[in-house]
Amino acid sequence: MLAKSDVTIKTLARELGLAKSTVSRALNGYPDIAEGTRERVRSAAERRGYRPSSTARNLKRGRVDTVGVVLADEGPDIASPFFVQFLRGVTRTLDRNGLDLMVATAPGPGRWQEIYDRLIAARKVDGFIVTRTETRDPRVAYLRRRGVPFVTYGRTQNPSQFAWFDLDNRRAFAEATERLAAFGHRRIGFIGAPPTFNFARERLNGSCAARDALGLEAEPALIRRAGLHAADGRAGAEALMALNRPPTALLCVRDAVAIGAASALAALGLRVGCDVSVIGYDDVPHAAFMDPPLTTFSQDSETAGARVAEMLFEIMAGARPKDRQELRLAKLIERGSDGPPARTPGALRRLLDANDKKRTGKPGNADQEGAAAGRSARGDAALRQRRGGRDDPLLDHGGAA
Amino acid sequence: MLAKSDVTIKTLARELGLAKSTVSRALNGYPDIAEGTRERVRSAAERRGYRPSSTARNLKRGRVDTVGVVLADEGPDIASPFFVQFLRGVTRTLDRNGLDLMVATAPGPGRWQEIYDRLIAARKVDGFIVTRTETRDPRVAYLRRRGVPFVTYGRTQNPSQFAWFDLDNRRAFAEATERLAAFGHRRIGFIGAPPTFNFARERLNGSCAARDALGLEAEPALIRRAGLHAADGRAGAEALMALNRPPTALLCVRDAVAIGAASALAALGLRVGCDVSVIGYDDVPHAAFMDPPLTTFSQDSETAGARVAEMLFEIMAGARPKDRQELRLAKLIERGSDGPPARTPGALRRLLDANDKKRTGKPGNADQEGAAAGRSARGDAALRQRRGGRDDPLLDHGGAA
DNA sequence: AGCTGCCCCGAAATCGGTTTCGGAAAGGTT
DNA sequence: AACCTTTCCGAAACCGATTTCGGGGCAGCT
Repeated sequence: MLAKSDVTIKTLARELGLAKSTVSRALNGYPDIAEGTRERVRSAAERRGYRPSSTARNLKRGRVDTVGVVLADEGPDIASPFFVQFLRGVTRTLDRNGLDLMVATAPGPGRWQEIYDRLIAARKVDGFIVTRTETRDPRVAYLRRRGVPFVTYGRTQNPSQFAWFDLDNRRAFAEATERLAAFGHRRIGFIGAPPTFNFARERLNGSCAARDALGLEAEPALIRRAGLHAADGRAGAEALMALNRPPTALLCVRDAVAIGAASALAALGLRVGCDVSVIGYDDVPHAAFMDPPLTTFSQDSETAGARVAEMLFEIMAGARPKDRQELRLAKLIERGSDGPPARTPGALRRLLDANDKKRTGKPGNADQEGAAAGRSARGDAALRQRRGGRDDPLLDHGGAA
Repeated sequence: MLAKSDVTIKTLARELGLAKSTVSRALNGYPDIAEGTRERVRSAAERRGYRPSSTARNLKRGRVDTVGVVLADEGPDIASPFFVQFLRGVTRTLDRNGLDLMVATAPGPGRWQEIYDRLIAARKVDGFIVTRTETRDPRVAYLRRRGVPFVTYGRTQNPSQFAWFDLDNRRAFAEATERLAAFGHRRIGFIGAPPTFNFARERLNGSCAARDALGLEAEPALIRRAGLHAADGRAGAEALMALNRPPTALLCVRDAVAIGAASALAALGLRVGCDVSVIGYDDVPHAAFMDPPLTTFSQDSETAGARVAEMLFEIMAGARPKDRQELRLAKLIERGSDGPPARTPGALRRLLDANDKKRTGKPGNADQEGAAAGRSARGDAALRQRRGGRDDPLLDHGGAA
């Protein structure tokens, strides 16, 4: 398609009256080429726009100067919000080191190995970046067995034998817990702890560790194992608020979950950051524009990608994987969704009951407010109705229809 | 790294007592190989896990079975939310056709051409997918000039001569405008019309066309040219609400902008979907969990990616680019952020003034509520304070501290 | 027996580079 | 003048496939 008409080393050599090998060495900085010749070759190459075919070069060299990342075949957007930034960081620093990135997708759930096999056997890549590690990630064992260089973004349960870059999720959630405790919270709920992903497990562990160290209330019911999406956050918050003694603060495994939790709290007539504190993780673009803006943790995905790429490059250049392990801290972004608890769990319970009575007692609004998740439209329509119906002195609604 | 120890066609041929060429032809389905031989070769290859080196094959074939996409060097997240899904669609269908995807990033603003040059000259890719087209996109001219196959995701101003896949942004925003008009809105604001990106231009044009066709109020001040981020939406909404006759509905170029606009409206004491309608575009995950949930348009990025990949494959197989142009409709997701106007623009103005007086009149809260964007933390802290201070009969705050 | 034609398969060229090896030319030493 | 070093470059092998070309063997026909 592109190949035939282009300028190759052979044509270039012929034009210069030199041998292919001379041209090659001149361009590649071998010392046994006279400076004059080298310059002549260089300028001719420049003029003709010659660039060696990476295909041919790779064939001889036995590597392809390409690393791969294979996307999981998953639902909508587990990895979405920052993956592009991550990729940008990766590609940018790979580029600086003369490498390229190949992206592939597993053909189906659990079928990642087919892609790895193909990419490796066809020598399409020299190494891999593995994202979203699971607690016990089979990809790590696989890649070690095959002897392919790789770096993971995120650790596994037992990360001592390979290269990884990770954020200290444990520390972050310990910090969040300490922060809430300093505000005076004694009873903290946790939403979203799917043990599959290691980052989620670490966040839960970090929170629990700090909780115990601080002597906060520990109770299995306060940990709401759920998924990673807003609907899970909503369901989780509803369940926690249905507790006899509801928590006064909610730690959410990530912002998406916090968003769902916040919407559930609002629907229950609770003010986030006042009646109930909420803390998330990710700092999605939306977080700053919530009402109140969400307190959360921010991680720089682009530099993460850059570091991962750099580590992989070093490993491909001979560094020992065990020597390339890096842990970073996420930055707490203090905003308005957390603060001192306005009331005790008991008082919170009474407030919830009062709100509930008010709601169900309202004529023309027999909505049972089912706890099911994912029926946002219906649920929030009801909420909107309620808001419109309440008497708010600040929000004075003129007269018009 | 991987190459030497692996099984090549030569070792396989030797083991079988055949010539390289025989093995090659047997595996590639040439008719001049006895069925017995073919089967013998096939099973040996299977057993040894032989897969031809794509590098070597590519060298001979003159193509690399890889397509490229180069990310723009841009700020945080213009393309973020759905890019991963798009990539998934692309890679999945490329894979089905035996192709792979290479991702690169421009090394700096406006420096996209360097990457294209490199990828083409080094024969790293056979074609390109171009995303986020601009109104007059230089990449299109470049790629046509170089004769490289490509498909764009999104059109340009003059899209007749190349292959593209696009959503009918014009139609979507016409539809949104008609919907608002049917609700009774006569005065509609538009936020976020950077003319750089073609999709933004189309959305504005679609809205204006429908507006004129319906005889709605047309006034330059109602069109708020702004960026694509939440902060732009907030600033835009503030500016529009400061108008003498503010619009009763806001059309936002995408959800991020709508989110900012909604937060601005809330800060002004307005109820979204009641006092002012808001419509976005994208259906970001968060949209359904806003209060009220955002009416918006949804597009399936994964199938978009799949279609783009398929079109590119066909073009590389010989199809004429002009025969591969495809327009899809985005789907309206009706939620709670729009509805009949509660009042006329004049009444809205009075409400705003009343709210403003109430706010500034409040003792101990001399906050001037500057209209500057990007100071979310401060602005919303003030808002939170206000909310905490108001007397709300529904939100009965028990007694505890 | 000799010729033709078909079936299979091997030899070798090829893709576009890199790298090894060796040799010619130039310069320096005794 | 003979010899030894350097310096610089050309020839050729090589990477691992694909593809062209041609030839050996065998059956069938005259």
